[in-house]
Amino acid sequence: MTTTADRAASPGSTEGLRRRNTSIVLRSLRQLGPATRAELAKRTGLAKATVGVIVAGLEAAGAVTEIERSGSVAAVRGRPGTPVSLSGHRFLGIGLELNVDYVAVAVLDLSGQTRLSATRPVAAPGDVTALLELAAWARGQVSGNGEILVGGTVAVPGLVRGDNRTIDWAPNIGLSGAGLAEDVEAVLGCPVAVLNDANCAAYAEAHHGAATDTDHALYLTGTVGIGAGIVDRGDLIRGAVGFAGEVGHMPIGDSTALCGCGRRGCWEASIGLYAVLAKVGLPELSTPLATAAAVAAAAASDPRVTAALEEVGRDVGLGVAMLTSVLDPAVVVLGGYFVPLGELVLAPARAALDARLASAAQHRPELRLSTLGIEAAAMGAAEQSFADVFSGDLELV
Amino acid sequence: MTTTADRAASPGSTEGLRRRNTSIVLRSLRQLGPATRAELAKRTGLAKATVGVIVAGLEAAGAVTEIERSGSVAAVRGRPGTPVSLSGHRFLGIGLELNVDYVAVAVLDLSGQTRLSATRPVAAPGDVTALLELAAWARGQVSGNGEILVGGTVAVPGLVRGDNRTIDWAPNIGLSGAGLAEDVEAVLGCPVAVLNDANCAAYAEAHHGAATDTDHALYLTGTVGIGAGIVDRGDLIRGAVGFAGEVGHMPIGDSTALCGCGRRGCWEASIGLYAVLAKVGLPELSTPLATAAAVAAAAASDPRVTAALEEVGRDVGLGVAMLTSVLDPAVVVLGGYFVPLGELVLAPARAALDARLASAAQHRPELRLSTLGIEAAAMGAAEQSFADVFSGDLELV
DNA sequence: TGACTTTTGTTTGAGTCTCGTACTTAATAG
DNA sequence: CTATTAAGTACGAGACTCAAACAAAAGTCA
Repeated sequence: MTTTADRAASPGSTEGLRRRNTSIVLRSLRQLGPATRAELAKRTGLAKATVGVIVAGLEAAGAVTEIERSGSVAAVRGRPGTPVSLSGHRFLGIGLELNVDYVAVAVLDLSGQTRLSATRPVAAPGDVTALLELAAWARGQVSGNGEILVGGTVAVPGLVRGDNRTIDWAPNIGLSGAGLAEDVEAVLGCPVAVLNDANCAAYAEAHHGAATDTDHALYLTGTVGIGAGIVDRGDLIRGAVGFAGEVGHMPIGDSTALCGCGRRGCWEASIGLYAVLAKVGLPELSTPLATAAAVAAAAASDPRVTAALEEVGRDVGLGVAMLTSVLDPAVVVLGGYFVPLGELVLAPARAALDARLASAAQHRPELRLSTLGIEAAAMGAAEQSFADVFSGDLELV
Repeated sequence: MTTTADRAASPGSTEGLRRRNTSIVLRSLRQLGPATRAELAKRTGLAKATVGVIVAGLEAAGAVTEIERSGSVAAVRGRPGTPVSLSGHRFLGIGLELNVDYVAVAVLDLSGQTRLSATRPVAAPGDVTALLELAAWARGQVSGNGEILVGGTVAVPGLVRGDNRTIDWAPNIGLSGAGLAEDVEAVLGCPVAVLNDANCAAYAEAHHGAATDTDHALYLTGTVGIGAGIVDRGDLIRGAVGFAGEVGHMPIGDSTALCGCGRRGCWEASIGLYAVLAKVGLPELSTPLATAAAVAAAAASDPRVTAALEEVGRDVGLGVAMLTSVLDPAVVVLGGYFVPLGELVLAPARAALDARLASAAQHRPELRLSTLGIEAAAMGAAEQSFADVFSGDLELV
């Protein structure tokens, strides 16, 4: 418990108090939508006058703008308020993903709108040059007149330390250390963090995707490997070093299945893409999503494929049951190659989950498919770039 | 993400700012020990004058007192400061545990000292009357002149909702609802929370026991059932409903072992007390700890017992490996009946954990035994009672 | 012994911030 | 056209932090 006092970090001065109150207003606008100053005062518990001052400051900074009253005539008596809304015209957060077979970028504005989103296949795994080019291109696209990049985040498939910078282990892209963050910083000209891709995707689903209705979500990404991102109380759970969510090598499923890591019985040896392909006897295509789509298509005509996917779904459900016991999420989102497979995997997974949790009074999470697709990680990374803004640690201009 | 804005809870006024800064000073005193005002200013980053005001307020409330300079003559130049220390004479937190075969109480003062600690065996499982008597007795013992109970917490073996009040499922003690909290409140005359016992014990180990040197700990309690408490960034992870850490029924270990819940393959069917007794062929004694001590004694002469415990240890290690993959704790503490078994289980568990985590770059947690014994849960409950004080949500007088 | 240095803790005045109240503004109801 | 209602602003009071000045209590050194 050595660091708690430090981390609780000095609000300190009265200026810190204003920053904090400002962030409360910002969060309210982001999560509950536009509102008049009076409504904001009720929502946040701040005094009407205080909200007025804060909104004025935000408006001067270009973070919010007044908007017209929503079309319908105000049937209420009294002076109608003028709603303010987060402005998307000035502050941007950029998210990048460096993956094995593609690089991706997403740019979000302060209001949460996607300003730009692109994916490019790459030839060599972990093509940093392609990522930097994409970053430079995206920066050029969005920074026309007066736009400000508040931060950037790079999602990578690998173990990233809690400093949000140091890559410890990322064999798929062959990178380590803090070099990537520095390189991207040089291109973007704003602070850049590096995060695990499953964590980013989880964050994206919690803010923009299939789990926006809860504070406690678990995201499961599936390609060749299996990774998880844990959102608890709206925040990512990172663990002591930053490696939480590395669920691919948990001993679940077929205990004899040989994993790429050399051991047997790893979860991803039962539910990873290669395990599925081996079971159904189909070849790998150019991308995991294309491959999974082909498998799904084959299932329509071949009951053996359906049966194999049922087996996979059962092992998915088993693992989700385990994770549910530990973490008690309200929603579990399946992403990656699971999305094209859809109910083919989801239905048996639900059944297995239900069976495993049946007798205990254990709370049952909802199992859903990712709605964000391949750009989930980049979008979550972009959203993460605003984390300091909405927490009050970073002031807008 | 609906509740984030609400939970980030209004610091609001300048008075809230002072409360927050006061709590920073309190935490610094609690975690880093007594200090002069000047040292506190350096530790907290607050101005010297501010610390002076805050300390004066705390002193007036009876929360801190000036103490003599530590014996050694100050070899430094300049005016020596007078250190202040948390005062144990006024504010108390009380922790209770209602378990199957015993009830326990622990009273902590603000400085973290144990003022009272007692355990009483009970005849009937979940003897609320015995708990209330113990609570009344403890209250009488400690509340002599001017002592103030800031809060009470009851640890129970069962599923407790995130409201820290409602028991959802606690078959061992046959209770449900919020009645227990109300009953204890009536006896103690202060706000009372109810929490899961493993969570309380985990909190205790993180603050006073085997894991005080880290912010990320996992506690495993073993009696007949197996439960876990998760401490991340110094706080308990509760999950969406409050049921996180219910690891007893994860499918780990012998997949054929029949569990008390009716299913097969549950972890506690492999490493729970009854599983051990079945393996070693020894009878259950009056309490889990006595039983485990007898097993440990038998292991000294009977190699078959040792072998059986090695098997248990291996399954413990396997489960810890799984939890480590998910949560990445820095320290894993084994409590309950594992303590008497000591290295007999710990050594093979370490070996299995190492083997399971070997190839990945995964961070390896330290495996330790609980140092707090049977009163861990009660002590953690007492410590929890101070949570609002140290978070700044509750002001001392 | 006595002036000097060094560090602690308090005092003081300035600067911010939130808040409640009063006031202005802009709409509807009759 | 007047009364009513609610939104937004202006203003002064109150609370708090902070830097700088100051007083107090030690050691250091001539």
